[in-house]
Amino acid sequence: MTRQRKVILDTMKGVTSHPTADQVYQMVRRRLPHVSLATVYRNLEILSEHGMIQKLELAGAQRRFDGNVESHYHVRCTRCGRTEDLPMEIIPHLDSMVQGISDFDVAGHRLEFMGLCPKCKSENKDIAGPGKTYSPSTQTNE
Amino acid sequence: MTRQRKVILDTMKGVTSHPTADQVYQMVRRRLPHVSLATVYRNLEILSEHGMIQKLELAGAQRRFDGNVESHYHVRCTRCGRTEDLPMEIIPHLDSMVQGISDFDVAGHRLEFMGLCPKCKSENKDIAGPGKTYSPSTQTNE
DNA sequence: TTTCCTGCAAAAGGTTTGCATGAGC
DNA sequence: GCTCATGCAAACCTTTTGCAGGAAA
Repeated sequence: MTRQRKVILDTMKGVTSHPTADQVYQMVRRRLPHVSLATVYRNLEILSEHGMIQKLELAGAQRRFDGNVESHYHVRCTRCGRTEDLPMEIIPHLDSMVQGISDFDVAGHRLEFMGLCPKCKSENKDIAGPGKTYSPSTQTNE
Repeated sequence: MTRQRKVILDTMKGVTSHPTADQVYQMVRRRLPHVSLATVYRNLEILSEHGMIQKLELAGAQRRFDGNVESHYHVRCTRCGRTEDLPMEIIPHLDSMVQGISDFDVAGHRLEFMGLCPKCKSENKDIAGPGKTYSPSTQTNE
């Protein structure tokens, strides 16, 4: 636990926004002017691997496109990145629920489930037994 | 509606996966060997602007981090990209619902609401009147 | 004809990596 | 002392853009 990592974690804990790596870098630099952007990236990665902060992403880092324009939900495999449509109705009352507790004009939502796909499930069994827990860092993205 | 755009749209409609731009490029190239990646990017953008395909993203294109590791939901402004935490309980029975209709081992979900933040709401009023509809392409991302 | 689109190549981000030095334990 | 982390710079990958020629309407 180096000085840099401590300051980065501290910065993240002291802020309710959802900064990009570069924004974190700018904030950290006010306390450690010589920190490098690479260090910030490396530590954000490490901290999120250890569950001390969260990385926000949908369908992995790279942009993905969907030919189905109807509102629908997805499941994504946390191990291999495979994403599938879910055959379920959208839940319309969620939007009105949020309308009451936030000052945004809510116009819709996205919902993505995470889990293990059948293939990764069985591979997991072979390698580490059925009890293995989800590790986002081992994700291979299809 | 050029030949290229037609093939790109057709490719997207013929596939249930959620390809990246590069994967679309590879598929389109089988029918139009001389298509360029830039054309694919441009058309995916245009097609999603016109609501003919969907762009999947959470919190915009750039990666974002969150110091709050407890499960919680977000609202994101579709105009400026500002993202806020929502003061609401997570809905645990969603996961078991999906467990029944998919062959994934579901371990959790992410839910993000989209809408206009108060600031963009009032700016919208000034510029285009209250009726203006959401245009993802005008997003400035904070 | 006028407009918009394409392909190519270069540029522009954002993120990751190699390497030698330096801090943590 | 050994390991792991840092800073710097270069590499990498994805996405965007400028431009001249070409297709669409």
